[in-house]
Amino acid sequence: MDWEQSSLLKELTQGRELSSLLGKHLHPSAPPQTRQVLLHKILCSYDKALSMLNWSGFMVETKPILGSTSTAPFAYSDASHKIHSFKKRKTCSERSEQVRVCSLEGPLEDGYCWRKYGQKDILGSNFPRGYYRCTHRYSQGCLAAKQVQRSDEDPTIFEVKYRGRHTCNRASHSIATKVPSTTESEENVDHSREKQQQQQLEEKQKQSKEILMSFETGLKVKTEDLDIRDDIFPSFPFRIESEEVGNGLFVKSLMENDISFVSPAVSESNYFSVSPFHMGSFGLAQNVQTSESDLTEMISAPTSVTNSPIVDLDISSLDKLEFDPSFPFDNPDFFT
DNA sequence: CAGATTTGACCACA
DNA sequence: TGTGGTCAAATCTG
Repeated sequence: MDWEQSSLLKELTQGRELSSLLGKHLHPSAPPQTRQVLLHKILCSYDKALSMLNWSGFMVETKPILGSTSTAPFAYSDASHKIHSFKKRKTCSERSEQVRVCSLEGPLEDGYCWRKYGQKDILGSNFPRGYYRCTHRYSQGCLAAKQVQRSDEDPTIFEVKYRGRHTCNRASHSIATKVPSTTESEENVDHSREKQQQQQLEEKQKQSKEILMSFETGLKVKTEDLDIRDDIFPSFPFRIESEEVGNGLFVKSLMENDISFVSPAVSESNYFSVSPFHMGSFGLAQNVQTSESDLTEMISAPTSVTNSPIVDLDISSLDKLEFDPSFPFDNPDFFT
């Protein structure tokens, strides 16, 4: 099991356990703070898990460019190549991926750290093309790179061409998330600190909500070919499929099940999460168009990659609570 | 001050 | 020779 998969499993398991704990705390005599903490932690866990599933930031569609002749492939395939073949352009066609991402805020973060190494005015294009490579190209030998160019037709659309696999450990460049201790005893919990965390939590939830609102109004996704390859999301173990619902619209199947969608925000240092009860309107707000009837995948950034506004809480005080496997997860009122 | 970005130059390919 | 991809010094930024 790779790193992402184990992390995903961990978050989902934790979310389920916490949900069960919350179920126990729904009793009127239970302290409301505990319920809030539990609820938040549940949401955090699912946000993290889903963010691992939704990697690319916004709902982006990829367009495989196999043997493309419209754009030159990247110049070299590894760091040592330049020693022997400086600035050489490869002639053989290599697979690349193209996504068209629409954002009013500029190119989107996709969960990886990119470093811009060049920009070029392209003949016939109104906007220059930016060249990015993985920040960890030399530190970890990650060969992933991408080209970003604003669309002439619709300047709000960024055409992103990916190339190469990410071999870097994305967790290595994230701010370390505090792993809640599960062995700390309840007696050691500082209640004033708990209260402070509660305030911080509320503030950050509010911020996330505000970001979400702006996101919902500003996002538009244009879809072409719907086929994401492992080149872009090499270790993503699942495939989330969409289905056509008419008018050329694709709607993510999992939306029907109140699956939340986690997306990196427009800045590098933040992303926000969409809670399950936001998902319905969020999904419907998507202007998802497609010219092909292929399957859609939606990937977003893993939680551990970016500086999440989600607060990591200490659940040590919850350890003694029982786990109730029969807790009604599917109750919509549960999250409200 | 380290890391990221900008930008002109260099290079290979068509 | 024009174009696109990359390098690397200069500059910017936190």
